[in-house]
Amino acid sequence: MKLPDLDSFSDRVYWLTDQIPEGRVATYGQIAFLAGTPRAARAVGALMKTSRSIGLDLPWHRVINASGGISYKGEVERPRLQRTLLKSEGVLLSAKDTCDLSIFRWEPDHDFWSI
DNA sequence: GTGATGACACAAT
DNA sequence: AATTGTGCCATCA
Repeated sequence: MKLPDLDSFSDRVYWLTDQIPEGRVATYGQIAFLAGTPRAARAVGALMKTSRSIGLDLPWHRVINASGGISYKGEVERPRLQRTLLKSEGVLLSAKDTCDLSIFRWEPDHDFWSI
């Protein structure tokens, strides 16, 4: 599939997140890059949070940090749920809640970039 | 418009 | 290996 020409950054981030297949993951920076603003990884994290509070049905748990791990930042409930969801779909997590990106990272199809 | 805020990323200790 | 510092940028108040 191809990246739609969505008007806003947030819409592109949400759309992209929805493309991540079950059992695969993407990093905040990766989504930001694909959404057109390579250095907006931080904003992506904020949007993941927002998407949940709004009630959007997205595989938010498949978005993790650059070291292949779950970001905590003081939270407890969400990280635990994220761990459960990822494991339930086959993503192997270490004791430190990190996975091997070389194995589980999602890479968009070739025609993803085509017009 | 302006400034504060992060589920970040990476470099430098 | 584990912290700390610095840059970053879409949102939101």
